[in-house]
Amino acid sequence: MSTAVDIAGPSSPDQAHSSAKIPNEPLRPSLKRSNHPYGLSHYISTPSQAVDVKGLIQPSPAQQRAAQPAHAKPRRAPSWPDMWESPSGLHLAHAAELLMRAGLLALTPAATEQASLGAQSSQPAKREAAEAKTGKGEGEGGGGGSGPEEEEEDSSGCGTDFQPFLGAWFPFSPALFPLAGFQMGGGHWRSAAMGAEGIEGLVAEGYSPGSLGTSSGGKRKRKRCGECVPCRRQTNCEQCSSCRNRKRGHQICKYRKCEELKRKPGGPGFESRVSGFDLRGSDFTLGLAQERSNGALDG
DNA sequence: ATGAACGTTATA
DNA sequence: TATAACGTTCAT
Repeated sequence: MSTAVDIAGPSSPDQAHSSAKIPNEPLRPSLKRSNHPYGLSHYISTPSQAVDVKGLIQPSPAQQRAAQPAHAKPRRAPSWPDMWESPSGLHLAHAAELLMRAGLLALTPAATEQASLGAQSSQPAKREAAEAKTGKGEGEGGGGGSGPEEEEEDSSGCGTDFQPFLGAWFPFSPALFPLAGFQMGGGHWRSAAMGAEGIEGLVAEGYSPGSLGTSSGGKRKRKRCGECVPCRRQTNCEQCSSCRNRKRGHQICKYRKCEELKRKPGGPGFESRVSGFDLRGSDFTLGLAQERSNGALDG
C-alpha cells in the first residue's frame, strides 16, 4: 500500500519470524536514541537548512546527491541532523505535519507533482482509507497487512530517497489528503470522518461501531487510528520492551503504538475532536501540548 | 511519571 | 482456539 510505512527497509528472512501477521523488522538503531529535538516554533521560526521543510520536500540537486548513495536503500542525507528518525516517527514527518496543521506548509507544484507520482497507487490508498473508516482493515500487522501487490507498490514508489518519505510516511500529497480523510481550508483542519456526526466521530476516535454497543457497558477496546505515523509503521522493532516482552506484556511495539490510543479516551479535546476540529481553537494548542507531553515534540 | 504484568477484548 | 493488543493495576 502506498501509504504504508516501513522505514526499516528490506527485511531479512529470519526477522519475519515472531509474528505471522506483522512483518518484523528491526528499526534502525538510531530510532532508539532520537527524541524530537525540535518544537513547532523551531520548525516555524528557524530558517536553517536543518529544518527547512520545503527544502526537504524539494531538495536541491546537491541535497539529492547527498541523499542518494550508491545503493537504492533509502538513506538520509549525511548533512541533515537526526530529523529523519524518532521513536514516534520522523522529526521531519512530525514537523511537516505540524506545519500542515498550522497551514504554514505550502506544497510547491514540483512537490505536488512528485507526490502525485507516489500517489499513482491511489486505489490501494483509497481502499485503506475506506477500511480505516469502516474500522475494518485495521490490519494489525501493518495497517492492513501488506500483500504482495502492496509491497510492490511500496518499492516502486521509492525511486528517490524522498519519495518513500514524502509519499509514504505522511500524506504530503494533496491527493492523499482526501484519501486520508482530511480537509484543510480557511484555517480549519479537520478529519472528514470526525466531522461527521455521532458514531462516525467516535469511530474516527478509535471506537469501532461495535465497541460502542449501548448495552454491555463493559470495557471496550479502542482501535488504532491507522493514520498516525506509528500506525503506519509496518514492522515491530523487536528491540523495545514491548517487543521483547510481548508474551507477558501484551503490548504492541512502542514505535507502533497509535498516537490516538496514547490519549486518554475522555481526555482534553476528546469531545471537541469528535464534534469537529478547529485549528485556531484551543484544541490545536491542547494537541500540541499533548504531543509535547508525549515526548514527541520536545524541544 | 513510567514501565511491567496481567486481564480482557477483538479478530482470524 | 490462537494471537494481537487495549485497558488497568501495581511496583518503582
